[in-house]
Amino acid sequence: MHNNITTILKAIADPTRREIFHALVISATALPITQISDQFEISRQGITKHLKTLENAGLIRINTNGRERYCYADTHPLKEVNQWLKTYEEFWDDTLDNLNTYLDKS
Amino acid sequence: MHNNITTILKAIADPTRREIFHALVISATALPITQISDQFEISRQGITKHLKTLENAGLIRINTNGRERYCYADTHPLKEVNQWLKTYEEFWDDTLDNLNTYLDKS
DNA sequence: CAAATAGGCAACCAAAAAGTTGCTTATTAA
DNA sequence: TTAATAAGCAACTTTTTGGTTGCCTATTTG
Repeated sequence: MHNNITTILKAIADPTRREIFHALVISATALPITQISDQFEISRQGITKHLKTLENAGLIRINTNGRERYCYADTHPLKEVNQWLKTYEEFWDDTLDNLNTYLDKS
Repeated sequence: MHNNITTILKAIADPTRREIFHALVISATALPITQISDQFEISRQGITKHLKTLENAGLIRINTNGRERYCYADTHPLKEVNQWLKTYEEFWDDTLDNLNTYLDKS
């Protein structure tokens, strides 16, 4: 589990992984892999790879129970993304002003 | 300029691109491409490719002036990322609780 | 116990991404 | 007006990514 910002961003940059993550977040219970892959068109192995990427980013945890592996979301790593975003938050409302200032000057 | 969430996330998922973006945000003035690429080890062409990716995500704008092309950051697309994040904000503080609930049950 | 189920592992494939080099063109400066 | 500078374009290479298939193992269940 790296948990660095690049790993997290790369994990959520893929739409399928965001879908998987979302499904796990809104699901009240943890879900075994097959039950997750049933919701998607791609193969179980494809889903497993995505799950591994998400797990590596710390966005999901997997708990083995017998022959089943239950997955559940962990939203904590998103805090790191939020922190990164916050650095630029102050610019959100005035970037365009700066832009105009620049255009006026040129 | 797509400006959809996947395009934006993929753009910021690369550490070099985040560095370029950061350099442009904190720079008071717009910077021509050569001046940007001077700050990095990779070739100017490599930088140009990254700039194109950032521009495509709407994170930078490029203004041609004579033989120079001035780049400046636009943080607005980050709002979209922030909105995506917000969906999960409510879970940030209690994901671990849910996790524990699950573990207790099993 | 036999059959079904859940999932892992590994090899493979195609497309995309990250980067390079070489060459060309336009603009500016000496 | 020649030389230098800024940058684009295109071709190419390597690595990563997203996905597949086939087969094997472990755990359940009838």
